[in-house]
Amino acid sequence: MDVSPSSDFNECGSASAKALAAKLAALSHPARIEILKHLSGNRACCCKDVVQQLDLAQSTVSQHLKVLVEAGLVRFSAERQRSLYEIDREALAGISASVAGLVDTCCSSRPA
Amino acid sequence: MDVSPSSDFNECGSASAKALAAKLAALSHPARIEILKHLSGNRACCCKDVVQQLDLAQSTVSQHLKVLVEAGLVRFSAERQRSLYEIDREALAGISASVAGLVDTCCSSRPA
DNA sequence: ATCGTCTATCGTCGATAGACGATGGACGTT
DNA sequence: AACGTCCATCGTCTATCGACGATAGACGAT
Repeated sequence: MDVSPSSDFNECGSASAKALAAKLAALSHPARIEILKHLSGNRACCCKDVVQQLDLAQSTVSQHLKVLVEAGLVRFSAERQRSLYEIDREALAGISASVAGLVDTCCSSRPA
Repeated sequence: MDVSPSSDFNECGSASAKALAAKLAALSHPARIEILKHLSGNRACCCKDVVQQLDLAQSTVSQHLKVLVEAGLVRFSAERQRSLYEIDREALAGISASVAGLVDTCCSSRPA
């Protein structure tokens, strides 16, 4: 689901605000940012891989991954016994565009 | 506070991750996004103005504004009895750049 | 001086986030 | 079959968020 970069920011759009806020919330945790950076460097990572990188409990990492998946920033695929997580670059780019759109709106609707 | 688009995302960089996460956290609430959009349409707004727009209690709006100010996204200046809040477009642009940098890093460090 | 307005802060409350350990299921290996 | 590995989920705990009403301070107006 794409948040169009510069269309529906015009109206009040509590809906779009909520959608963007939800995605930003998923990004607004240092561990999840680190996870994304780690995922970006590898084709697909299993949970344990991320755990070894982050110095957090496995259950904690699993939850962070779940948050990222539910926000649509990371794709999930179950392999045999492993779970593979892969970064969704398009979704990430969509967020970047949404933020840029918001900033754009805020800068262009300058009053004077 | 620039997060260089492609330098310190290589190392673990928990510091930059925390800084970005903090700013995104300020953005990750629908009411605060709405406040930003409202502020962008006016030169400077007082608290009551935002209250009338948002259908939230005055104390709640005041707290949201405080969050935005502390995150550096909104500038604060005390007038006589009013408090004037003005959007900080540069800071907002900085966040946009940071997010773009993160996404860029995630897309460029593509493995294969 | 008194009243009304605007605002920040305090105190409270419920809900949620974030962390962990423990557990159990699925699967590969021996 | 028995064990080890990987993982998601559950339960728990603490801390924080988000909302509100109430309050008090600052100021203008009367």
